[in-house]
Amino acid sequence: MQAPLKTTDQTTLAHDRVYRGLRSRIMHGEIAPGQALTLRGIGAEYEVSMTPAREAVRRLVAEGALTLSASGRVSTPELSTDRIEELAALRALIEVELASRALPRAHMALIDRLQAINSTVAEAVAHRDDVRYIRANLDFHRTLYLRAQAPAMLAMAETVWLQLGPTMRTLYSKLRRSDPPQFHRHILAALKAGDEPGLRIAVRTDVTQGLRLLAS
Amino acid sequence: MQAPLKTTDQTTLAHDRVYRGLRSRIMHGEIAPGQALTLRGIGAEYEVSMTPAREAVRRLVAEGALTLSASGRVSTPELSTDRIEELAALRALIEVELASRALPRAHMALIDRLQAINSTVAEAVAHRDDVRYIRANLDFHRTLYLRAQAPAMLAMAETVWLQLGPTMRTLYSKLRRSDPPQFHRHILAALKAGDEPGLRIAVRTDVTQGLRLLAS
DNA sequence: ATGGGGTAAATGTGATCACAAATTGCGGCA
DNA sequence: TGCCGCAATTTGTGATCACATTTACCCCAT
Repeated sequence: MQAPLKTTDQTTLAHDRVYRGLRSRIMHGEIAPGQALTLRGIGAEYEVSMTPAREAVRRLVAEGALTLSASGRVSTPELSTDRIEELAALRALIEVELASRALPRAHMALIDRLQAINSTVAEAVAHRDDVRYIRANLDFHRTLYLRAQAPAMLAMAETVWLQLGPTMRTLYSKLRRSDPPQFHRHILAALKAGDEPGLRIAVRTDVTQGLRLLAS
Repeated sequence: MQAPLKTTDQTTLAHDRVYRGLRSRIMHGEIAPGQALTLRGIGAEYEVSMTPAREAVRRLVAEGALTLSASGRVSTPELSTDRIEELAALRALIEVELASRALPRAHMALIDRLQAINSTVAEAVAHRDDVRYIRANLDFHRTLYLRAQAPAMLAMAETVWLQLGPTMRTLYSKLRRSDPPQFHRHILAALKAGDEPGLRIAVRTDVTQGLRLLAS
């Protein structure tokens, strides 16, 4: 457990492991909104000292995945309704653009892959597995957007996903989804048809569907 | 110079001071693209140890204001043409939306303030003061967008500004601007007229004007 | 003069520690 | 029984250190 014997392994920098671990858990809704975290707790969990834990947290705070209280306490954000709507609007803005850019580059192989992911989504819905649903759903979107060749835009979209992560889980499990990936099928149909206006509408609808839950 | 005597002043946390200082310098183009920084150097400059310097850098890296080499070296990013175009497209997307949301809330007092800022912009152009120009220009946009009441969107826009900061300075000083704030006047005119389509076009044009420099 | 190799300096990473502030929990008082 | 205040614990912050790696520099051989 002594300090300076850990070889500086290029591929598995401690703070990066912690960052990726926490990021994945937050983005996929494995941590509830308002959940408090501590640097020492994170360090213990990942078997590192406070230093890498602090750097990972700092990075996630910068991305809006975590919030700091006035006294520096760390927790997942509890989003207001206004904030949720704003983030959904951002998703719509950015993801419609990404989908539009991906459209001319979307060949059959991509559509096949999207359909495969989509069956995973349906499976997760059937099994009432929220985390798996969120993971597969985001995987669907990311796979499409990667074709847009727009890394900065994709990074922004993922940052929004990250901010919504804890809340999404709560929202989804509040209203039991009976909805199979209906909107995803609209997206796939528009992709196959090369229908850009239809694709924009389909993506916008899919991305803002969660807002309908807020009306209740 | 000893360590644990610095009182933990709530308002001026060391890592936050360093962060804000670096952020401002980067966003306004005071640091050239590709400029290398060191943790010890930053620490010395702000009279703090490596720890707060590291946290500030980590945060800025997360926002895309700084990039890390494979060996962990820190420098301002050197953006490719593709990346510049992508970030300009993001500016257009987000800022058009922000302007559109600000429009119904834009009263005369705001327009007066924007006009005052605009004269600062003109002054900076006349004095060939690039940094002051960038600062006043972004101030113009931020003042307008604050009326949109959309903090998450504004944060995203500012993150894009941050990523473009060092490059903007280089771009602007490469081609001497003779252009007074012409596009800004279009924005103001649309605001006064309550002309939303015109405002969208004016903002989009203003934001992507820098792309014209890339054609050379 | 130029290119290469080897040593010295510089640099990022992670652990540990001291400290101050905040939070928690317990006990006493009303 | 409920509430307030004080003490113990928890927690974040910043400094310092050891170490591995990368980078820079200089000298020598060709």
